[in-house]
Amino acid sequence: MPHSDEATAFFVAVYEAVQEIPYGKVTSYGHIAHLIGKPQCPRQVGQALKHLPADPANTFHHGNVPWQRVIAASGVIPRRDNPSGAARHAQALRGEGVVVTTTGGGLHVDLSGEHGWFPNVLPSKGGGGDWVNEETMFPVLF
DNA sequence: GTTTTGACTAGGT
DNA sequence: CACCTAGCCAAAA
Repeated sequence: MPHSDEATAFFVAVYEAVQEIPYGKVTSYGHIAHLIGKPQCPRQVGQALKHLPADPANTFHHGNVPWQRVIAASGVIPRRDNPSGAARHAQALRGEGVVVTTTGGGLHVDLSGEHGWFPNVLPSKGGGGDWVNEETMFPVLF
């Protein structure tokens, strides 16, 4: 739990944005950051998800916020210091049909298939395309 | 109280 | 291609 109202608002914004990610798709921390008007705070997006409550009594919790659909812009599942957490993360994604490969102990999502980025194309690093513009869906942003 | 860390990313060397 | 830096800001130490 955040220690200020502003932080709380930020957390809520993150959770709401994450809820918009469709089943079987993934997006990046940076994308969420853009959506909530803080394009330079992808780390804080990670903070918010890290502190997402597991207790269903909360407005936002593991049950209604698909935190696992958020990964690094490179397609890598971060969790540097917590391999088991990353494994759970990967497993949850596989359950949605997302292809996750384990290369040398590092987990990363296969973005080439239909279970790639949301929106359809994301950073050049991942899909090799342009960001969607206002026509498609999200106003964007990179 | 202060300092360090971290579920990041873009841009530069 | 690998590595480094700046920016961001809440948590944890």
